[in-house]
Amino acid sequence: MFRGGGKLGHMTAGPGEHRERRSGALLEFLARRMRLRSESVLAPLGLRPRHLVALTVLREAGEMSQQALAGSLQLDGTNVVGLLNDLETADLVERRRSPEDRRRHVVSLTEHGTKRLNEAECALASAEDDVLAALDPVERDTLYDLLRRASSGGPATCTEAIRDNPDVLC
Amino acid sequence: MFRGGGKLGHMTAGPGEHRERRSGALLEFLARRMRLRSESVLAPLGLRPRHLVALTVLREAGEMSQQALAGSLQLDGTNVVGLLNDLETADLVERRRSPEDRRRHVVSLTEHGTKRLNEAECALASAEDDVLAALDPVERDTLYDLLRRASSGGPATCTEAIRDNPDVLC
DNA sequence: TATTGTTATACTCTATAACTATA
DNA sequence: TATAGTTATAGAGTATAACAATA
Repeated sequence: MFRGGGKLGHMTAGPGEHRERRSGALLEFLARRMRLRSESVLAPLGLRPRHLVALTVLREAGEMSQQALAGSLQLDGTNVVGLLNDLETADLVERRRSPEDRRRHVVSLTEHGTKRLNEAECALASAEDDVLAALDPVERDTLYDLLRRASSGGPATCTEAIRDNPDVLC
Repeated sequence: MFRGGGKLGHMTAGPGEHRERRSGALLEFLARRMRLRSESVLAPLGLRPRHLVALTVLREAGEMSQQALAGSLQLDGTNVVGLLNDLETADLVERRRSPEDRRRHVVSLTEHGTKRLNEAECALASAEDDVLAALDPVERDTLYDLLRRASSGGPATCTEAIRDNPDVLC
């Protein structure tokens, strides 16, 4: 599938051929493949792909409130509850009341969670090798860096912007 | 979120810091953001993100059977039926019986579908700008190329491999 | 008998609404 | 009154099973 476009040269579109270079569909396409592959690999560890996403966010961004986590994951707060219940039961994550505002729960990775996340990532190597088979190691590294940088900033700001000004198209 | 790792330099992991560079979680993370942004933009066009993925696959790989499409999308064949019903009703896609094997439906993009796909991709520009805000144009182009190349090959071969040899871990 | 596509149905994921406690 | 988190519940997404047509 998706033939053509070999190597990284930027294809010059033909005269009438209005070549769009939108990554959206490709992103979803690959993410789905990755998720399906990951599920079977992660199952023995008692984890699901979404757990790994949450753990990854917590490792990268550090501890945060459930609401902030929901914002980052672009997930409804109600679903975060169940997600964290799973992770807390497995002692991968810790919820503690914020001293400043006792309504809040501050969520953080436990030491065990950090270790487990690393193990899971190792286990996922084969799934990733499979999905990214067409890329060589250097390209995979480049992809990782791009994805990581694109993940910076996050929609937290965007979510806040909407709350302050609902007219904003976000 | 996801601080650090500025620019494309390959971070050298610290001594005890076993830095994994797995793209799986990031891929899902960004794909979800992209999907949520895309939904609102696509709604006026009567399309959903998954429709765009299917149309994109059909454009890149050309016409194929429903089964092949299901394999490429890593979607159950039953769901492809509904997906194609939507697209066919909107005259974006065409189903015709294969002359060689009358059990098969050959699915292909209509001219209208090709045009509509291009329009949709234009409409998605703002959503993509939003999600990939942290990347400059050159980096976005690189990302597009990497995603596109990674999408090559596809799991069609993999699916066939399973059918021929169920023991294969795919 | 096996395969392509379809329909009917059950299961999982995700979001909306009502509730508790803090502020 | 408003906000953080929780619970209960309904809607959408996805897969499994039985069926029709063709090979």
